[in-house]
Amino acid sequence: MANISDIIEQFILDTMEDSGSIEISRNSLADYFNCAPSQINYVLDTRFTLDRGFSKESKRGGGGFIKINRMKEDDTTAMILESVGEELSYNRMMQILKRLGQEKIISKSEQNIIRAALCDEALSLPLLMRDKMRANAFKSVLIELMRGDK
Amino acid sequence: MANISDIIEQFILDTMEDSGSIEISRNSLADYFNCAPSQINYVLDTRFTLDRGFSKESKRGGGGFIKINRMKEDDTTAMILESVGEELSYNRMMQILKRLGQEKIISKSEQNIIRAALCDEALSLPLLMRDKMRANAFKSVLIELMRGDK
DNA sequence: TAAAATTGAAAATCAAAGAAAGTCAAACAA
DNA sequence: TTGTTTGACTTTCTTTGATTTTCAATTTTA
Repeated sequence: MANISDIIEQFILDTMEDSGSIEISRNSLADYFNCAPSQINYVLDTRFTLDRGFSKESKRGGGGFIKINRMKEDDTTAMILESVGEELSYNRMMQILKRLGQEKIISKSEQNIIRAALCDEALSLPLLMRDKMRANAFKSVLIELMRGDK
Repeated sequence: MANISDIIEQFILDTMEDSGSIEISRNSLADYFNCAPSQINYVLDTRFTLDRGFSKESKRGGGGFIKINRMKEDDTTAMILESVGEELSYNRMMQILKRLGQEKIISKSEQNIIRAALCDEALSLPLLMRDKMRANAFKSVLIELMRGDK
């Protein structure tokens, strides 16, 4: 447990604890821990994944950054995320959306937008890939909906 | 947000907020922000684009100027739908989302949801396919928006 | 005096340099 | 073997500066 990756992971978790999101500079962080910048990517790729309830944004170039968002850590959200799994059919997605609507987590128009973005026609792919893609994208949406900072 | 380009962008947006347009002297502005004049062009070219709903005029020589206009939003959504081609990069999508937000066609949280659904992380595909897929899905969202606020 | 050339004041362009994050594969460790 | 660390290389975004183009005002010239 004494490897750098775990330490960096913990550091990030600690830092974002209350705010639910964090914006870092990859290079500074690498500097701080005296490691290769790509080490940060490794940590992000292996620990801060959609499956674990994290989403990321980043920008390169001058003024660049990496931003990590975390889902709220309550059981319901975790369960919903977990229930999505590796593949997600259109119908299952609609069920989940309905439930999110009932629980007032999303509005009607937000439901419609998500449906429009991730319906079968929108994701023009062979079926098996499509459900995988939808699972992934939907997780990203879930994390956005249940961001720790709201 | 520590880079000059973003700061200049915000300055211009603030200044033109009420009137919907602004006339500046490129050199004075560059002076004010202590940057190269061409930096102003960079900001204009990357931020005050057609996608974001701005048009520009300018004149060189003595008494020269640059004028930026926020375009009148008249069936914006339909126009954007036309302009999205076969491929749509993440960045261009963000430009469009920003504009849809500015014109109050979608809320901030709707912007975030769409971004989450169609960001690079969500659409885990090879780059070319990804932009194709995004174009498709985004158009589906635009159509939904047109239906929604008719 | 009217057209033509000159000058100086802008803005536009373009390419190079700089800044930051991403990728990938090889080496290393458990 | 699996997971971690490192570094070389790539891509993206920003900043800077040299050069070019355009315009208005002024000065020459016919």
